[in-house]
Amino acid sequence: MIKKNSPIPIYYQLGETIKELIEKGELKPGDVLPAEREYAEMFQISRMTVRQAFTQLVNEGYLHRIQGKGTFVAERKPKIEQALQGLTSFTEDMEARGMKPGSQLVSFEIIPATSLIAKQLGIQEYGPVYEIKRIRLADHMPMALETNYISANFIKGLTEKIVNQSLYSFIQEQLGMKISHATQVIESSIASELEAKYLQIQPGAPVMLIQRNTFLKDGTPVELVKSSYRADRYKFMIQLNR
Amino acid sequence: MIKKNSPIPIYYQLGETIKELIEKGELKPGDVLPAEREYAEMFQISRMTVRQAFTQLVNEGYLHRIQGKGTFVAERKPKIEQALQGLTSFTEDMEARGMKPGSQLVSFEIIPATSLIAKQLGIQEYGPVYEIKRIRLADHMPMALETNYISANFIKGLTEKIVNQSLYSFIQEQLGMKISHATQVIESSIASELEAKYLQIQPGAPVMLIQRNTFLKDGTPVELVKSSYRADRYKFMIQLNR
DNA sequence: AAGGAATAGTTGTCTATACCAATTGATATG
DNA sequence: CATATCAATTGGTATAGACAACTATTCCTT
Repeated sequence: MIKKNSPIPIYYQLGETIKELIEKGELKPGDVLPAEREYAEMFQISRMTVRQAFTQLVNEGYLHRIQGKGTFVAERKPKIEQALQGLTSFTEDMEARGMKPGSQLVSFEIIPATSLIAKQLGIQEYGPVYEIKRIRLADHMPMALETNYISANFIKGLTEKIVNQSLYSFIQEQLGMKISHATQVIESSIASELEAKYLQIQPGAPVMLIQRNTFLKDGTPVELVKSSYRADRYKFMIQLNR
Repeated sequence: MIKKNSPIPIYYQLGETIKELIEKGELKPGDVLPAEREYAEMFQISRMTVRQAFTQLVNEGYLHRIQGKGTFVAERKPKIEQALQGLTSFTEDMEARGMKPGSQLVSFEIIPATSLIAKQLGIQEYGPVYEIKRIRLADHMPMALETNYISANFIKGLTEKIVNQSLYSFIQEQLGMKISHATQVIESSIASELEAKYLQIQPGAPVMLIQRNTFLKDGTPVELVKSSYRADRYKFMIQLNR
């Protein structure tokens, strides 16, 4: 399990091992871990090395320590990861609110990028871009009208079928890209005729416009999402820790 | 400078000392710090203890290390601190947008807490609460209508004069309390008669409602702020890193 | 002049040990 | 029965030293 003659540091190996146990569910939130001294003896390594592994996981939000009692699996997932989840996936957002998410495809096209979209996606003007329009449902009622823009050269093999599943997990898992950060712009507006029709509200009723740009670690834009949420059904919530 | 027989841990003393140097500007972004072994010899402490101090500051975003080269003062302030700044102070928010912030007091009262307010401030119902209503200006034009609620037992000595300065810095600097986290709820709505009057817009025009709850480290609520922003002038922007 | 080897200085990892501080539960005591 | 004390167990702090990995410089060889 732990290789002492590996170029990978022991504390790192141990840390990853514990992370896996947590993610597999073998260690559940609130569980107490074996004591530092136990790990040290178990793997025949120094207690300080165990502490180095623990400390890193504490900093990442996986564990918390209580002097005299023990080290425990944290109740919540790491805060940064949590924040991004809420931002990236409509599905998970709705599930967190106790509602059943759904989706209804309005249109699925490849269009030439307008200058504004091209700029935001970091591609050439008139370059091919997927434009995916969907009505987002919560408990079978319209919650938002969402339009995704993704460079067709960047993400290949997108089909209507995939769109019915999670676009976000397709990007992340199938293409092996890891989204590192996102910007959101939120503004308040009133529903246009078109929005009103799709959202089943009156024209002029308040809506919340959310524009999200997501990026890879190196700053490459991944996608652009413009959404109109029904103000009577949706509140945007955010918690900033520390 | 470093007291070895203090109940305060040496690594913590050293960390705070270095933080002060950075905040005073004696150590500037990009500067290289004395080597770990130098610190160890300078204060007659173990190199591992120095490392513990450094590691903490690295995690907090004050320093970054490069193996073989040295330890450097980070270029930017810690991101978490940065994020909270933008959230907590209307003044700083407007300045960041290149606008001149202003304030116009509407009312300043001590009222008995409603059950909702009492619950959010963690006090007894009907307990005394400052209710501070202000029109927030940007470039001399109304931007938002803001109402603060603060427990009068918790924060004493609040006067109308103080309100004209920064309420946030009063709490933090004068009272020595450090705000650790905040939750925000953002929703979209349309202006009531009253809001329209204060914001100089038409009733029925879109507004953005922002409710912010701020807390100390131990979870004690500090204040509750309800704001109505003019949708034609204000967009809420947020960046999530990692 | 170019390239490589040696070297010194840096942070990174790891060990083994010691004692302190907080919590818990068992035990003795009133 | 309540309470004080003690012992065991836990994480927290600190030491001293060793070697690895990486960087930059210097100096030597070609």
